[in-house]
Amino acid sequence: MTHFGAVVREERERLRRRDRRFSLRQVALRVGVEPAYLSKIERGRVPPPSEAVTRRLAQELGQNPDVLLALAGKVSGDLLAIIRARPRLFAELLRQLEEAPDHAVLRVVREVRDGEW
Amino acid sequence: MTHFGAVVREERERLRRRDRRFSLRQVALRVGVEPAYLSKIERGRVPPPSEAVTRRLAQELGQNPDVLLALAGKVSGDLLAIIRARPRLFAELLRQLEEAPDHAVLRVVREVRDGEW
DNA sequence: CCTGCTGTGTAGTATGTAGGACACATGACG
DNA sequence: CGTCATGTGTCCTACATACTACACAGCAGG
Repeated sequence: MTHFGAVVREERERLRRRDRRFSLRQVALRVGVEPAYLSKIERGRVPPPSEAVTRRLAQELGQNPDVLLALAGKVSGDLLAIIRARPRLFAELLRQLEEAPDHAVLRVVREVRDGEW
Repeated sequence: MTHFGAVVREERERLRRRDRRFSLRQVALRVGVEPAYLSKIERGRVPPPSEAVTRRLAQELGQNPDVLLALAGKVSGDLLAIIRARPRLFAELLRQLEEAPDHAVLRVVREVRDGEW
């Protein structure tokens, strides 16, 4: 299990090879945290940051926010709100889909998107 | 918006009319918290309790845990784990279903349950 | 009446969350 | 070769979370 910080570091250093502006300090500045803090995050010396910081980090590094949040052990706040609005419904749905293969879930997504209701 | 504590109190007092063992103190004892704490919870003087306590409360009061957790502003940990396992997939699904009517979602649940994959 | 249960007020605690401030050694490079 | 940017170590803080402990007034029944 490769952890949150490792992914951030890896991705940041990958970008840095192409662009000097992806030093730890400069990314930290743009993301709005102290360099020392980002350093600790990347080396896993502190738990992953808040959802807000994680989102800005994902944006900065061109990563999918939901994926990065998942690595941070979190779930996007807007998804939580969707579930809380109809807890029984979505609880059953998710538990039902837990072991379904990706393609089956994707088919459901497409069906719904194509307005079959 | 009727809050968490109000629902708990209402439900507990409803049960108590039939059964003396549903006094605040006795429920608190069975749930494993201090009576003073449950009292404050029911009157909304403190934020809703942890997921664990909420679950035991739901069990004790014959309520749906997911619903009570939603009232507590939380989402069941097992659902979070399901999402974190495949964040992109379930993020898209949930956002897609946000505005779908209940019956449409239920149809999806049934389809999957009946093993159409 | 007095024993015992009822709910509640006040105070305090432990742990987690989410970082900031500052100093420092190292290496790049102009 | 001196300056500047780089990453990192240490210390500290503010706030939220999730409760416990203890005391106390009210009333209910035997």
